Amino acid sequence: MSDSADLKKAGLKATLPRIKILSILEAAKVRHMTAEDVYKALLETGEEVGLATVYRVLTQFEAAGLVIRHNFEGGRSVFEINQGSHHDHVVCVECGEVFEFYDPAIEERQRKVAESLGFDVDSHSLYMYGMCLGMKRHGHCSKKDGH
Amino acid sequence: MSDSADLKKAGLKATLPRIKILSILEAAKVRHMTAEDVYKALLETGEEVGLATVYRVLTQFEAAGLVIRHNFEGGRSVFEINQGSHHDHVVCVECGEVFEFYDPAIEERQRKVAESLGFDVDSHSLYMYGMCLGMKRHGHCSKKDGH
DNA sequence: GTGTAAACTAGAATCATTCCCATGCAAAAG
DNA sequence: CTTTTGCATGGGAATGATTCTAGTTTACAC
Repeated sequence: MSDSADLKKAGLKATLPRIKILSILEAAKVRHMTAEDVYKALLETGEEVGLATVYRVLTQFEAAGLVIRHNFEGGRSVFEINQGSHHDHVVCVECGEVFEFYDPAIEERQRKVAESLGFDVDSHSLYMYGMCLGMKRHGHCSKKDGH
Repeated sequence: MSDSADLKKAGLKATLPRIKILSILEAAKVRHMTAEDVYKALLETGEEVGLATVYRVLTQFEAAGLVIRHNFEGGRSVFEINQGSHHDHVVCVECGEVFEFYDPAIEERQRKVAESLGFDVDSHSLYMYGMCLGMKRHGHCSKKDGH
């Protein structure tokens, strides 16, 4: 399978936990998952994987560029598969839904600001928090239930 | 003093811990402080304030709009006095220095994106992480020592 | 001044995450 | 295809940040 090859390409041994975690992230209906979410998904598939391993592997995946870690409000990290295309995030604080967007003008202005400061940017993140349309209109989200 | 008045205006009793914490945040040479930083600064002034109180008060200040909480990389919250003027942040991962900037074009594009999604934005944050000029040039930051 | 609700302190508890180390397993070598 | 070798894993303990709890103190209205 290709997950195994992807891991090797990233310089990581193709172990069972890593393959499983990668496939869960790829197949996830909800793209943005906490370590706990991934752990629960593993348990549901009947895998015997420790929570410590999930954290360790997600951190390795982040270092290898396979996943992106986000520090949203709330103090826990969420992860999403890195599909190569950078995008920013809009988070509904009511239902937890995460919307993605990309705005070339914003990216360009950010680049200019960093340049003017003589700053080498490794990564950047733009998050907007608020209430989504579904919550405003119907008191529940159009895509999923409130947490 | 005006700190006491500011607190009452925000609907908070003017207690000693609150007054002290507010004045520390206002007088801070380094604008962005963790709860631990604030706690240590209190101890240095000889105040007997519990760490739990610092966390509670900072959260109340955030709810009252007196301070802004940031969730930078690293998992701990940092706080800064809310001086009314929104700005975004550039964080040097080498020396910890935080630079602030404001770009009206970015703000406008964000507003448009939210509008197109029908999203009511409560707050938004834009962080860039990387290496500052001082670290690149001299191996140390121009403004302060590495952490 | 006095009463009362709100706020405080210290320490225990909780939550997310990481560490530790004996055992397991993937990839390289034979 | 077996052995070797070392990185990876699992589970529980440890850590660090933050929050809760209980009993005590304090700000402020009357």
